Amino acid sequence: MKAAAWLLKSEPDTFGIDHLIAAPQQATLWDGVRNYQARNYLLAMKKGDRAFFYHSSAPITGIAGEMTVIAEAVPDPSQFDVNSPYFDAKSTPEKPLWFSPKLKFVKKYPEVLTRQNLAKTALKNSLLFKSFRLSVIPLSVSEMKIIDRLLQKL
DNA sequence: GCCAACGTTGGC
DNA sequence: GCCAACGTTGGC
Repeated sequence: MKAAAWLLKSEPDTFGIDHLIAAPQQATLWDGVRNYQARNYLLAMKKGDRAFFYHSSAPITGIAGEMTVIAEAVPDPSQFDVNSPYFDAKSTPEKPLWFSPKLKFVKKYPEVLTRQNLAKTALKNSLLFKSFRLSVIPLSVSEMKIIDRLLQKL
């Protein structure tokens, strides 16, 4: 399946949509992902792809806004940084294990499209709910349309 | 803070 | 290669 859009999770205490807005050029490398399935999805992201910014482990969980992919994945620098919590001794610059695309802020929604609202739709059968620990999730065209419809009602 | 889901590690 | 133990994620 070719993803119509992506959903990227982050904890707002660590890096939320407001951090992205405050970042230089309102852009960031999406670093720190240390799960192979998620890694493979990060590698599949293409320039121009749409990505929803999902807040996890927060008082209000759900989609807070959206981003666009501005650069395809490069080796995640944090895997080589011994001082980083994301350091991985098994990875080398010659054979990096982890990769990060670059994302740019597009918009923040007037309110968070909550997980409860998402759960009321056919998204209940999407990876967001079926594989809820996965932090990078591909969305099909129909899943993206459901989200767009919910956004119009915000 | 609790706990279910589930990915990873390591012994055999 | 199997599987138990363990660690992490993330909703509530």
